[in-house]
Amino acid sequence: MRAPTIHDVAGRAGVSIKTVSRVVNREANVREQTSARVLQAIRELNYRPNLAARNLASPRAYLVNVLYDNPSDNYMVSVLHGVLAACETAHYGVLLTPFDVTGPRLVDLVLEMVAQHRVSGLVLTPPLCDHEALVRALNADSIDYVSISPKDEDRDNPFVAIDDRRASHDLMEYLLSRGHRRIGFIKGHPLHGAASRRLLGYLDAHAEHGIAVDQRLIASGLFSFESGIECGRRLLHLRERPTAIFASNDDMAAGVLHAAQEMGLKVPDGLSVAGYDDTPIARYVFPGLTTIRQPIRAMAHGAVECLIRSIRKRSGLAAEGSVIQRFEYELVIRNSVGSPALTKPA
Amino acid sequence: MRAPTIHDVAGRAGVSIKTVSRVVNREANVREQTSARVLQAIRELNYRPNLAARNLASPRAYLVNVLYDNPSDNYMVSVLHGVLAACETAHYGVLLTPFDVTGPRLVDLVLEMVAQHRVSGLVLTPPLCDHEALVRALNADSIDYVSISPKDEDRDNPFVAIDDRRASHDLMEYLLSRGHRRIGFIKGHPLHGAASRRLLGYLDAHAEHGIAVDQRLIASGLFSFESGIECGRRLLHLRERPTAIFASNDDMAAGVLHAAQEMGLKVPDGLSVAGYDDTPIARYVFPGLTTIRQPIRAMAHGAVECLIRSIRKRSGLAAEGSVIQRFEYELVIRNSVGSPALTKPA
DNA sequence: CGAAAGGATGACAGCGCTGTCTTCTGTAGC
DNA sequence: GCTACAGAAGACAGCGCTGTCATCCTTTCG
Repeated sequence: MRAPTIHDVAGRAGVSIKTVSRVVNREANVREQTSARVLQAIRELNYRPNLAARNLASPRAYLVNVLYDNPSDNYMVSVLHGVLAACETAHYGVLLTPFDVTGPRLVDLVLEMVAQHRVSGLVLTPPLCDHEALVRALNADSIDYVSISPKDEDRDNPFVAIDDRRASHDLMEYLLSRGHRRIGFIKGHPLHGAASRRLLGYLDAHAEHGIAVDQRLIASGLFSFESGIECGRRLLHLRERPTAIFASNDDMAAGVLHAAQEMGLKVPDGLSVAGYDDTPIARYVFPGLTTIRQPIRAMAHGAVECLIRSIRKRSGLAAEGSVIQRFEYELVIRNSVGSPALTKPA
Repeated sequence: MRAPTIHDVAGRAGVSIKTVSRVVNREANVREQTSARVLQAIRELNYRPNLAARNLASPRAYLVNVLYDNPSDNYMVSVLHGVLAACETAHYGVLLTPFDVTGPRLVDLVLEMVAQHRVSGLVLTPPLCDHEALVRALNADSIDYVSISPKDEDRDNPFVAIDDRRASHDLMEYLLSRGHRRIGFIKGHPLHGAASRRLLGYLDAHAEHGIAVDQRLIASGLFSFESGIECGRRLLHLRERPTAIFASNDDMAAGVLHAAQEMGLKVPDGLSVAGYDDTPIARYVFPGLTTIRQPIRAMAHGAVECLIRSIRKRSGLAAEGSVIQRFEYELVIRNSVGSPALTKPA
């Protein structure tokens, strides 16, 4: 079983291989009718261009490189699925590379990677999309990239995001509507910019409701389960304990749940907990977490589309559509949030 | 920044590109001293062969294809990390493709994939490694593959595994040592063969201790969290409720925990729960799960090594070492298992 | 000491595609 | 009807590597 090549297609369509190449790459100057014949042949033979050959022939390979350093496996798997699907249909290859954001040689390593594999563009997942030096270097070298939930929603560079500030605000409104007034907040990784917008939403809600913000209620986590436990313990040992804790991702919320249960505190009777992301962990823990659902997979899919558009534009090829996509989130209500009234008697 | 090519290396070492190629691929018939010079040049230039070019030039590409259809994200991420690391050092590319085990065209799709990308070999993760028709087709077409925790530990084909039967038995011994005698068991996905060995360990332990096996205590799960909830409910609604439930993966154990807590049952006081795999979820739930730790990442790493050995052997190249690896497991004790004595009074 | 055998090395084609340059075709304008 | 010109299509080199085959250098042994 040998895969059909561009020659097979050309032969069948009665054109030269170059014309097939033009059609496949949607280049200009091909008559409608010729293009149709080629497309027909492609379909009949089930032809797919050979990635290795393309990569070798083009100055830049048809390769998308996903960079990550994210402690949440569930998040990354969703991203991966989205990227894989998008690259599949776009006939791009995927390169997946873990990186240490705090590594001193990060920028060099990435640049080496790009040169080595002649990568067409990068998908930066948080917190890498907020690595200033990295982004600066990419811009300087004119390397295309797309960010997922970046801190700076720079209109010049492709990105996908949800409105984190509003989402966080919505979740706060929900907590407030259930009667909570003393709400703890666990910040995300300091290098992860989008997380800071979640804090803004928290603050916004306080301001709107005329509630003073107690800085002691704001803890700094790292997006990891362990950091959630730690922050949870700290907040729960406060003299005036919060009646609810809003963690800026699900993993940390799970940590809070753990910490609360260690202390014999029932959720949601003794403490309400909310998360963010709606990764599978939000369902797995007991009680299920009330959280904000991000359409991670769709976002990753969209990110690749934006990236490819941006690459095509740079090389002067046809590319319709925006290089920025805003997605809708959703408040998912499970059983981890109750009313604080039940708590007070204790 | 242009990556060095084989010509650069050849020039620096004062040999032809073919000799460099020989050294890189560890082919025979290169004088020690020449080889050393080439290796030196490679190191100095930080040369890495261009995958695309290799792939194009060889009948089979330097590409490992990981096939999966596994409901556990955490499991897959660990596998992925292991595979990525191994391929990185072996200078192989990685292709990651989700498949539906139950899909009717599975075999065709895989074969197409292999032809399309001229894949060198496949890494089959459970339950795909137990897909009879697929394995048969691969053998028939002489396509190299390695299985992770397959059902049939066929000595002819590369695989990596732990001793599931003994591991399961060890866990059972632990439960029995804590005084449990009525222990529920949740089987894994019926298509996942290794899971059946976990059941054997469960049965072995019963036999050794002269305890009759109550078939009603054996439930059939699918390795998913949801199936764990269902099976958990079913077992807990039994007239003679088990004092412990052993689920054959962590996701299902988390489901049992969920089901128990829904019913107001405390773990471990009212019910003991044990899992299998020690994926992160085992730490995330409360209480943390007592479970069997599989070195998943190392296993995946080893799997790729076995696969590459097997590929090299087939093409008559040097390849030392076995194509089979057995890994050690570990019983991880957390807080989800207690003694049933506390339960009885109720 | 010369020839045969075999190990070490190199020359060169070609993998499937893209980029560049060239050639051909159709059409507008006079 | 002829030229001028843009748009459509093709010829061909070459991307970086491997496979094949040719060539060279050693060794071995009669």
